[in-house]
Amino acid sequence: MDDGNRAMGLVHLLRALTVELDRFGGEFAALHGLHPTDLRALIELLDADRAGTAATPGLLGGRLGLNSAGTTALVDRLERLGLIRRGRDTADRRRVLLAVDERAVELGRSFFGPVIGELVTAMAGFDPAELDTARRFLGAMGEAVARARGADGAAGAPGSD
Amino acid sequence: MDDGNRAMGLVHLLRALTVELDRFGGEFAALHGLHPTDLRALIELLDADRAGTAATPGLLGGRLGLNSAGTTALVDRLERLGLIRRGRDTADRRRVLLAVDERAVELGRSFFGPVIGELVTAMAGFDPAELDTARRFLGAMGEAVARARGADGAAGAPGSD
DNA sequence: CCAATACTCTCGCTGAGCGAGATACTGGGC
DNA sequence: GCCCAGTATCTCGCTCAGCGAGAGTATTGG
Repeated sequence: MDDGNRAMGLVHLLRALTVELDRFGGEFAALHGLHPTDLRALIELLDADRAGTAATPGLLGGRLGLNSAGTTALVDRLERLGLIRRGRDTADRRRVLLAVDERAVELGRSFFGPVIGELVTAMAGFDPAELDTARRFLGAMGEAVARARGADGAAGAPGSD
Repeated sequence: MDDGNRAMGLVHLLRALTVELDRFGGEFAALHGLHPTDLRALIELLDADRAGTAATPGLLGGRLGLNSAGTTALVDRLERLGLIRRGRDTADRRRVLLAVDERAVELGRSFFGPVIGELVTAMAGFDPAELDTARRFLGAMGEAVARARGADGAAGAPGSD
């Protein structure tokens, strides 16, 4: 159980980090008059934009787990805020393409900028081998959570509480 | 900028992990008919319980960023679900003490159990020195985010996008 | 040209959370 | 003992995010 304690400390650190990041997002959202969902949507849209994928309401709604009505309302909000712009797809005119406005990019930068800056600064205190270990570790944790997402409801935790 | 790229990969891993954990929480909450806020409240209450602190509605609301009306509604929900129980403080009878029910503890265990199990299993693939590095890394990241939370709105991100 | 299909939007509703004010209790001053 | 300020919780009326159902509009196949 020595290993167990060692592990639990890490688990709690992980949770604390997640909570901290969530709060950061929430505060930022509130500061700019938007909701957590709006921020998540913005992140998805910026990701899609960077990846060169044409974002549509349907795609966005699917990513966020919203139904069509909620998605429309979300897109309305973002458009009203001047963060995105609706435009018909010329190839398939049933579709609406969501184009992120420059303002959204700036907002994203002002959101991620400070955290990323701090994170990168903090990372400077680790040598390449350590960063590589951290990378493997984070990857492994991500996979572990993804695995747990599949098998839910069933208990089976050997690591106690 | 080689260091920058190295760092950005880690930042994205971190974000992916956070998103994954958020989704896990959301799915678990939906599965049990409660809202993300309810789950956060439960976590706070279980933490307080473990720390031996007497939780009150006011304290809980403060931790979650809710006002008194929302807090009352939240406590009502949790009480209706049989997760917590209200009880007057005998010393100061203005106060209401929130006692977590056994059912809540079980729910918490069934929430954290699977993830923790997977995480601990995944951690077994790392030797003690590596876990120590991971611990230092997570700690540093947590501090970095906390630092960024303070200085908000001001841009100043040297680490590009 | 018509039917089937895909994508988005509109309508009516439920419910979380907010602001303001009511209510209950404590401790200090008279 | 009684009134008053301060603190903790709850009630009321409201706003708005998101859901379910269904309508509107464009593409594809026959």
